[in-house]
Amino acid sequence: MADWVLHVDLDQFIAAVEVLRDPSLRGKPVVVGGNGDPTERAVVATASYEAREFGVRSGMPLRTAFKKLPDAVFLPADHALYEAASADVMAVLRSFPVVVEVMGWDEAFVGASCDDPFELARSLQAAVLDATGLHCSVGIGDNKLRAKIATEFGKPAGVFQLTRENWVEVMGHRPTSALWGIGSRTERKLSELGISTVTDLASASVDALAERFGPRMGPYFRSVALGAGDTVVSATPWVVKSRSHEKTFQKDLASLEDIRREVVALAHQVAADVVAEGRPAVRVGVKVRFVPFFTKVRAMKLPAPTSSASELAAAALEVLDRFEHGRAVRLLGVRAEFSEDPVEPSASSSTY
DNA sequence: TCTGGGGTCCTAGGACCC
DNA sequence: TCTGGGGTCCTAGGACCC
Repeated sequence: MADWVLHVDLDQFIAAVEVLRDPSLRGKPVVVGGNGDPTERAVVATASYEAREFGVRSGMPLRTAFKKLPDAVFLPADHALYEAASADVMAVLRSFPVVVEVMGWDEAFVGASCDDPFELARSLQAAVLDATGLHCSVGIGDNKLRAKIATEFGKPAGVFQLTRENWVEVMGHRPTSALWGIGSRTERKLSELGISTVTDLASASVDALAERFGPRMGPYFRSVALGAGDTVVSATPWVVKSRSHEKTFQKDLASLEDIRREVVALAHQVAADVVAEGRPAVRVGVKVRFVPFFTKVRAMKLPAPTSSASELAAAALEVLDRFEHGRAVRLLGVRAEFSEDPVEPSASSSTY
């Protein structure tokens, strides 16, 4: 028996759930996002594989997707439906003798001791498909990082194993952005240091990386290139650290009166979440995206923790006053942060 | 037909205190 | 009059992920 980390990732989750609800959508290009109106200011949450063939990608403005694919089916995002489907999938995973760590609507780490992780992966896929009608891909790794990256090579509906044995062979020649935690910004900064591939990064000087990226991130990037990662899968529910709401306006807000009114409305939404959470907020932040498209964030520690909607709204308005106003506003956001819970030291380990 | 929404973590600098 | 460091709190900004 050996310990394995599996990463289970539902294939085109949101689009697949929409097809389950309306089987007539099967085989059609489906684009989910915003209110389902492709003329609105919103972006694609998920595109079905059929839509992706036409270049539609998540994060793309709906208007752009519509331009590429006017015949696609455009649907509004239905969070409650996706949450219910997600809960069904997680329940199936938990029915196995494994530890399940939920990472989002459509993915989870599974910790297991077994002789044949492929057999387990196939069993998980079959059980999820049987119970929910949803396909998933599974990555098998000797830690979370490798399992997570492996999943991408298993898509769609497949299984791929990535361990220290094949890490260099599979990953060494790839760009640094193929790594989990390294995005396009960091990839560009690394390339300025002459670091292009995973192998380049794995053999880079820790001191040079620390100087460029800071004492934690620099060494962290190098460890990721070596394939190092957490091996502990934990079923402990995540304790949320903040709650926020933001809204992009279909028409820019020009008057401070309108802006203040919307901030109060958002603060009330956030307050409802804070009350539901059962812990008071200790800090309030406001986000403003001005025209044409630049974003500023301001925040302040509250004089005392509170869950009161009127106090949170008053604080949000106070923070709002600290911005330089004058430009029209296309987005507003309000965030409440909870106090740091005392965290008990947890055993964790790392495998290269 | 430009560019969502909800999160987390890290970094750096200034204020403040001893 | 001029000279310290270290530690913590707070805030703004950047980056990443789903």
